[in-house]
Amino acid sequence: MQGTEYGDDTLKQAMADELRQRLQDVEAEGRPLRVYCGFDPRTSDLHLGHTVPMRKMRQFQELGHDVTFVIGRFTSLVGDPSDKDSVRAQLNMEEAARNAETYAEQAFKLLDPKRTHIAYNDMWLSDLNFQDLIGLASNFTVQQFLAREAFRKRWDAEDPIYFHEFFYALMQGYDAYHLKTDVQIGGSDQLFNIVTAARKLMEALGERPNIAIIHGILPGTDGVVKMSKSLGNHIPLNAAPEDMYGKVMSVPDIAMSHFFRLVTRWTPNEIDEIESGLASGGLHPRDVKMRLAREIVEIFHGEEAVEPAEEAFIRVFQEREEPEEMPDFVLTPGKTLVEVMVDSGLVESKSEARRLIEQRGVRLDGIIQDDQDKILDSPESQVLRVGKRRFIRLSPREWP
RNA sequence: GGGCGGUUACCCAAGUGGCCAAAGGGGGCUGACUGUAAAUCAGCUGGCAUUGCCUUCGGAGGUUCGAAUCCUUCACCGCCCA
Repeated sequence: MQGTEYGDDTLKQAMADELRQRLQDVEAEGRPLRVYCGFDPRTSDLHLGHTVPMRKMRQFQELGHDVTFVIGRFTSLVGDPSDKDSVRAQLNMEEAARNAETYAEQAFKLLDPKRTHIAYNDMWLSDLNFQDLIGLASNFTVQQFLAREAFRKRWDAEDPIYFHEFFYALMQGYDAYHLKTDVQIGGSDQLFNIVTAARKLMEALGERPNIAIIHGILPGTDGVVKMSKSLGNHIPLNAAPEDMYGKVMSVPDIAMSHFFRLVTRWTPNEIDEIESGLASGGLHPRDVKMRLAREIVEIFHGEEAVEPAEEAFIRVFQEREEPEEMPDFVLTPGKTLVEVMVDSGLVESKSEARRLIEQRGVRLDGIIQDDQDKILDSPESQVLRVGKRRFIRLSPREWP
């Protein structure tokens, strides 16, 4: 139960007890635990936040249990309202299916492909009819839903709450029932979906309720809000090593400990040691964060990717030098600095380009530019830099 | 179905005839500083043009010299009543 976060000791104890009992029971039956977690393909990318339950799944896998990675092709149509403060746009089946295409592949960065079942919940959810739905819904009261914080806030703010949003929890609960799971993993925002909806539904339908393993929520690169692609604070699993390293470095110091606990392979002892080092000033936060960035890059890209990623970071952000690689842009003769910035896609409009020049954020071969209308006609290749991290290599039309 | 209130820029939110490209906050961007792309502080944040013009305040019409602000109508949302 290490690294879990129930927010309620009674519940935690109950779950621990049930898990212990269930382990004995399945052993007697001569089968492994059936463990599951669902992932909705709301977008095409899995990110670090998704890996938190995946790590738990991996641990169960290593203990020989049966792990199912459910791709919520059906649930994603509605979208989980749990942590949202407004209705979510509905996806259509095509979008969900497209997003789901590489989900399993991305998941195998962490899960053992040979020991993972992949299941799509439209396989069973799309078969339910209206009568089934009535049966499921009759297990719950409206008050139970309205008591949830996300809905409560919207109710109090007189914001719309749509009827279909209530179905999400029922669908997730039905997944657990259909799969006859013993253990369901989810973040603390899933407490209602798992503990209230899934367990109750399973019981009502004649199954033993599954045990909830609830983990903490990983914040995004802003350090505050839950990591999510729609908020733009995510670190995608398929981010290039240097990018992943840099994104980890941009996490505020105060949020680092969440990352230690939720995404690294470090033991509780190691983490304690690091944290006391930080608290006493014995360890430098930057060095610790670099260690964290190395660890994360190594997990997803392998050991050999770590050094180059770190070097690129040091070069560009600590030593303020140019990166080794940057996009090329071929100059058209007679264009001004502002025009080149727009044409090359470095900025979106001429106004923005002018603003940046006025703010002394534009450099050509390291020299701050102040003439917006300067004609760029150097016969040599030059590096145009905007702000700290936008670089482009300008080359003359005829490349020798 | 009826009554009332609402729809403003990326998000939240002021503005109720000209001084509004539109307060404030968030976010984003730039700079300074630094211990990092952390923290802090400052500036910028519709577009084109170098001092003027164009587009924007749910949609469409209208009133007016002039509207985000008034009127009509349509759409959507909330509250109350049925």
